[in-house]
Amino acid sequence: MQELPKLTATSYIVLGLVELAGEATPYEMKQAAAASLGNFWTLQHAQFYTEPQRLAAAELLEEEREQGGRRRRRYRLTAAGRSALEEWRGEPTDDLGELREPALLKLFFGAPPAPLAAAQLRVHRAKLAAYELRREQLADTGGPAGPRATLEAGVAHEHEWVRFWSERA
Amino acid sequence: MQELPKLTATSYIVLGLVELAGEATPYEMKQAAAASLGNFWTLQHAQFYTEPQRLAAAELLEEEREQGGRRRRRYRLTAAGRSALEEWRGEPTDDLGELREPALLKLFFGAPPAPLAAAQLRVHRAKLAAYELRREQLADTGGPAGPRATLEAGVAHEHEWVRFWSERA
DNA sequence: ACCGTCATGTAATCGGTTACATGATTCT
DNA sequence: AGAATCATGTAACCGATTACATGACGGT
Repeated sequence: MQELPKLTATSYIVLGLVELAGEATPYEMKQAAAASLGNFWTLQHAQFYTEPQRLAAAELLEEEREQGGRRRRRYRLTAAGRSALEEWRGEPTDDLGELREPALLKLFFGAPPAPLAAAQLRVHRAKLAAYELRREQLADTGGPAGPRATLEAGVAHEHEWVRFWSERA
Repeated sequence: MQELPKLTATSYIVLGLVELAGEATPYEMKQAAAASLGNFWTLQHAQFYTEPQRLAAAELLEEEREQGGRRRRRYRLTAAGRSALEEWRGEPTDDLGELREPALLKLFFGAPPAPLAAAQLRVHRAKLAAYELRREQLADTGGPAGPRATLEAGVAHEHEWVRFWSERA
């Protein structure tokens, strides 16, 4: 096995997406991510090109390059890649994320609440609506449990934001 | 006025902290941040050394260096710095943050929910307790409104996490 | 055949993280 | 006086964002 250059969240996102798809090009990863993962954790599109290369160098992915045409790079999990992913997934974490809301930062430093609240209510209401629509579409049983659970988290927190900013409007 | 090298959230945090304190050394900024800002947006300590230098180069802060002893650098807002901060603060944002919870990422990719929930419940309950303690201390009227409001947001979202993970334990 | 948009990729820059290093202070 | 911890700072590395650039395809 090769050197393991510390795996980041980005690494596991790529590994996870490749596992879901069986095999994927960077562009396909980007498309897949946009759907549901993108609701709570987004990556720059360039990272779907650079990160798989790092993972391939570490032999967690294998890369196959198309001959002719676009010469796309297509990635697949190696055995080492699969077990790295499984190990990560099996190990619970007590890491806490951070809120890191730009609007909250402004509020903290004394921005007038009302105009902020107006802007934030607009976008959070829109996002909440989109989530709820999506939840209906999944109709409570569609698809794997993971994405459905994260969608629930998204709905709950958006509700919370709407409540929070409503009180300040 | 100098070139403005695009200001980031980090920049405004530094500017905001300096404004609150009147003047501050990097170390003092770090201390001040830990208190309440740190609950939803943390910086690496080295950034309190590098970021002020960038801001000083852009003439948004002025730097004064102690003679003798530790030769601390002490920063103060310039007029340009103050107005940059005020402009940022006055402009509402419709940016949305992301959840970016590591635990949510694992859940998304199919981690078994129960052990994750156990670990997350522990830490989120602890954080919630700390927030509520702090809220009592502030006793509803202490200090400026901004930090109090963000504390409310923190409490609400921690409640939400506790609920979320409780359902999966 | 042309134009616009989607698809695909690389290169340069820059902010952030990690690692290192030394000076003060306090405690025993 | 020595050890431990807190305070203070710099340097190197690396991941992430931004900018740039071109290829393919669908429609008119």
